[in-house]
Amino acid sequence: MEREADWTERQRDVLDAVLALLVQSGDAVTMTAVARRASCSKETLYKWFGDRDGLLTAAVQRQASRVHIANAEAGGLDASSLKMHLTDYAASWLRVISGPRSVALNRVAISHAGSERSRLGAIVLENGRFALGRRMKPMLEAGRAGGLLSFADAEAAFQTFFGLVARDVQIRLLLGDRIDMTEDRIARDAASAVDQFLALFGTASRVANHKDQPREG
Amino acid sequence: MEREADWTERQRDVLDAVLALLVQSGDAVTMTAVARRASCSKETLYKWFGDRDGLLTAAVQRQASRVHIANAEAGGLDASSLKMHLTDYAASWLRVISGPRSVALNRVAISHAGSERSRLGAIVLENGRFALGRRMKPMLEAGRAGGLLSFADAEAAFQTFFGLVARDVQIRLLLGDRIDMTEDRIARDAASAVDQFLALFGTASRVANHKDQPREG
DNA sequence: GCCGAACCGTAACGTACGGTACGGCAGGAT
DNA sequence: ATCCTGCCGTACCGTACGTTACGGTTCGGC
Repeated sequence: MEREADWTERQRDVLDAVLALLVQSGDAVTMTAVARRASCSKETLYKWFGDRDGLLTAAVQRQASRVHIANAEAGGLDASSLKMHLTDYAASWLRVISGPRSVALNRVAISHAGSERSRLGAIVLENGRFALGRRMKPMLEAGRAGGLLSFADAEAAFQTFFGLVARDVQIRLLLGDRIDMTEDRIARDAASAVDQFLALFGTASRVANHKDQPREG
Repeated sequence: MEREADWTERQRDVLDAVLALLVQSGDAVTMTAVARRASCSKETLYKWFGDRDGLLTAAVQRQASRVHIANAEAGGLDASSLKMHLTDYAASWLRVISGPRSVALNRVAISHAGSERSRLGAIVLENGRFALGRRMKPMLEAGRAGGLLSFADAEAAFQTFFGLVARDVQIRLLLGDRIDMTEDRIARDAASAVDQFLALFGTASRVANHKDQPREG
């Protein structure tokens, strides 16, 4: 197993072929199919990636390196820009988890999560849910420092945000339920999740169409 | 494939062996291993369940028939009993999704969700997430009729409840993250999820201290 | 022009597993 | 006692796939 994601152009093409097959055929991606699709020999696959697990791991890392979650500088700290940034995070995350590549990747990582040998689950988790948490926490804490948010534990607040955004969408998609996550629906879901999050953790008393919001120091 | 879950005692034992192997070995449950574990012949397996997919499907249905989510009559409609029932639902659901059988079942269903042939995903979804929704909606609507809750769409309200309860727990468990969902943590998570749900959809303005929840494991 | 390295295409090997066939045994019915 | 049914245990078959091996081709360096 080579180091990180410093693959050559050609190797990256091969990994993209793996991802394409993963989306198309699920876990039935065989070494022969990859070799044919990528127009390379199986010998090269083994030389480059060691074995099938190494190939899948590299493909997962390649996709993870491409998933770019909205990154907002904690610059503007007024209420409206905070809300905007939160909405960006929410929409970005919904776009990621509803994309066919993400669904396929999570499926293969989950199906390999049982055996101790495979690190696919940890990689997906690290570059997905935990990366999002790392990026959001500073913003949440800046919001708290600026008096816009109120919470005791940033991790817990983030988990609530996560739940409000993801709801049942990801598990339904993973289990094969057909959900059409249009860009329109993503925008609406993100907006309402942020409204609910601010209703729970915001300190300002404005709040949108949700009648009642808890206030308490 | 026989009809529903009218298996004999012996057949149910076989399905339990499948579930045990599923928990223990992930998707690596082979027909030979099932036969050995259940002390039956492969020929019998094929006669009873048709093929491997039929066996897995039957095992999933067997487990589904055992999972029973807290069922509350919409009798008492005062605020405290509504809250209690919601907490029961939340805790029950957390218990289900964090159980090793549920994790193993969801894993195999998800890993088979790619191919059009398998109905495992639909079965798990139908007996899990959708069953919970069906049981909760009448209670939510009774709460609204009684003036305790306020929402426009019961389905959307349920999805929010679902998100507040599940948060990132299920996806992390599915991806192999070690989380120790003790009965204590289940109770605390359920209580805080219900607090947040009532803060968003409740009509009474009291609301407890929802400020913090437990952190991750 | 020659050499070696890298790589392609394909054939071959070993194995694991789904599915089938068969012999044997227990027990109930006749 | 005999037969039939249902099942166990096991050997067996075909295939798919991971992995390896090998001949042929391209290409950069000398």
